[in-house]
Amino acid sequence: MAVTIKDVAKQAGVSPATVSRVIADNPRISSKTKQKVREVMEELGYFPNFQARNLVAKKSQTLGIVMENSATLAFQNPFFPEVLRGISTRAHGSQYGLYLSTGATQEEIHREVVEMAQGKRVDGIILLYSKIGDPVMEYLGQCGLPYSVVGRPYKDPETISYVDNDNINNAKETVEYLISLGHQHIAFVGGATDFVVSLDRMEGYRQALDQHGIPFVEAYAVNQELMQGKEREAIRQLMALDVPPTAIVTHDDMVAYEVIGYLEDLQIRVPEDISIIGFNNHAISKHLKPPLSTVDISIYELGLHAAELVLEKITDESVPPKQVVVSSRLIERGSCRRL
Amino acid sequence: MAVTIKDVAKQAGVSPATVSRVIADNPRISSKTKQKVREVMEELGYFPNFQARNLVAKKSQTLGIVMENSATLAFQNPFFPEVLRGISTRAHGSQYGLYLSTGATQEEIHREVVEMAQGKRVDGIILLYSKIGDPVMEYLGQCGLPYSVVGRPYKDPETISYVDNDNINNAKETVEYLISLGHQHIAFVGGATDFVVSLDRMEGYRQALDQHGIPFVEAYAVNQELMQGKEREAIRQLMALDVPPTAIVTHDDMVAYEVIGYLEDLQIRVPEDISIIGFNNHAISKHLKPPLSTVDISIYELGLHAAELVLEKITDESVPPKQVVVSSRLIERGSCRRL
DNA sequence: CTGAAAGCGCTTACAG
DNA sequence: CTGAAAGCGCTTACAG
Repeated sequence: MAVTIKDVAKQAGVSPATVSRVIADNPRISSKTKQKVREVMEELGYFPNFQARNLVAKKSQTLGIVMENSATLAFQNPFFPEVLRGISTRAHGSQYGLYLSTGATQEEIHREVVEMAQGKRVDGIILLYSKIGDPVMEYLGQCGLPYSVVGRPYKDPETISYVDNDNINNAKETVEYLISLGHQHIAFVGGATDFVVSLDRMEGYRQALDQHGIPFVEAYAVNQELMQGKEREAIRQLMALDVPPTAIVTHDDMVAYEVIGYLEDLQIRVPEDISIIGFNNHAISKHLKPPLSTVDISIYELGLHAAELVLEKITDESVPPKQVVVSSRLIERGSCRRL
Repeated sequence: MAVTIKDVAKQAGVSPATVSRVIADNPRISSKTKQKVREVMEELGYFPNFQARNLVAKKSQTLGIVMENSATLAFQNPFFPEVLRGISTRAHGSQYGLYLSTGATQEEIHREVVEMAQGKRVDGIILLYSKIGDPVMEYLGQCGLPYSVVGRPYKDPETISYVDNDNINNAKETVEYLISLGHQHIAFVGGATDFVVSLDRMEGYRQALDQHGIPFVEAYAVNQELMQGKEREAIRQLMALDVPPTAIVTHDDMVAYEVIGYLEDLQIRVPEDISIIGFNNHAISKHLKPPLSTVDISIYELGLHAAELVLEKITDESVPPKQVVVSSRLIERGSCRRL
């Protein structure tokens, strides 16, 4: 049996209430008593029971982290550990623990979130993705638990605390960079279209083309749904067009690596024959051959702010929702060339 | 205020005890009562409070995950998300939640682990690394909380439940593979020497050399301490030796990428001029140019078994410690050539 | 088959 | 400055 507050009280010759106050460092307890009690706590190896403490305090000192768990998606990508590192740092600074969702399907995740919230397992939730028509986001909006989102919510973003990059502008600048290198035939390989970030980057791609009078070519805009898992074939088709692109923007470095591999197999060289640019600046990208040009989106900062936002809400329910935009920057390396 | 068991009891015209029994699906409650109570629970939107339930049950249905948090190390590496995916899957299957350590230093982590354990925040702990002289491992050994380790413990491994690859043999086979390709001058770039996995792989390297009558060359064996963060310089020196190696085994694919980059800068080509082989088979390795030969260590399985092992201990304290060896296999790709 | 009571380990008004 | 008491939301022998 673990030692409880009662054991300490008895041993120190005080009441349990007093021990509790010593733990809380209540100023109304004499320093003499405090010292005595602390000695006994040390002696007996006392540690407060979180379950009990949290039950009466009606809080858990824990943040729930909810991620898309479709295995490949969330876990293969270095985004997850890096954003977690940011969250972890901020949470740890405020003595908050981290509780992870483990569900594999949307239904499971949804149920877990409801349990976390209703079961008072967590004081707030960080949603690590933003997709269209997401029941989890829907639920969070209603249930009243503090939460924040990494990524702009599709619905009513102004009512929600979230952190994001300016994805539209990022994509736009990326395309403009390629245009400035003399490219006119620029393809875009995007992600799943129910993710807001995918929409935004596609939007930026179109805006850049528009503003530079370059016609939008349907066949140049590829996304995950269109590829249906046949990425290799998609790239082959793209390059077999009458006017194949001279540059490709991909929505993630991982995808860029893949695409480069497929191009290689087609005897198309990067950057000699085609320019490639990625997103997210993974740790390995600079070591690639050629080093991959990419957009650094400050993933760590995204995590930091996401945690900051929930924590703010937890501390004061009444603070208005806040939106944080984290800066990004284009990193020129060796995968793009001037035409 | 959230709805409690009392609200349900009142509304259903039964006692709180009965409601509790309905939640537990106690067979001694009539199905009529059960149905009535369940209807009311539904109607009022009742959810059990975990804090309360766990307080009396003296369990938390939660597994603590402890990782090295030295930022770069744990988080940059795809190992972490993948092992977490394995753990997550198994834990979720048994309705266990995951609680993450967030400490940045060894002291912080140690304190967190003590709090998790003593504060009854978790029912068991999974230690994601094994290093020499680790106070965390020391503590876990004493405190009596069920735990498992990913990686062979340095001290008293037979008394501890852990999962690991046969790292000695893996490294040995890797070197033998290179020998079979005609290499005699084989270097080894290892990790931090306080990690058991590093020791094991180095040991396997030496064994292979020994058994094939190849002398061990001090300068060929590089590790993280020797490099002191000057990886580039270390590689330069390695290749500037009177007899430079014709092949390098690196202890991780990430390191392999880096090394390849440095070699590239020295105008040394892979695999034409030198063969490289990695460890851990990251998702990107197959897309590299050249595709990286590596050892797949089944990271997901490591996670799965680690979770299985703690869960077993939690269910039955008396089961003897168990050791699981997860298989690995050498994946030949394009980064090694026959001499 | 169901309820009253005690208790899990803590906190916090309320008194003094 | 400190204690007795009530209570957080649940579970579980003990009765009946």
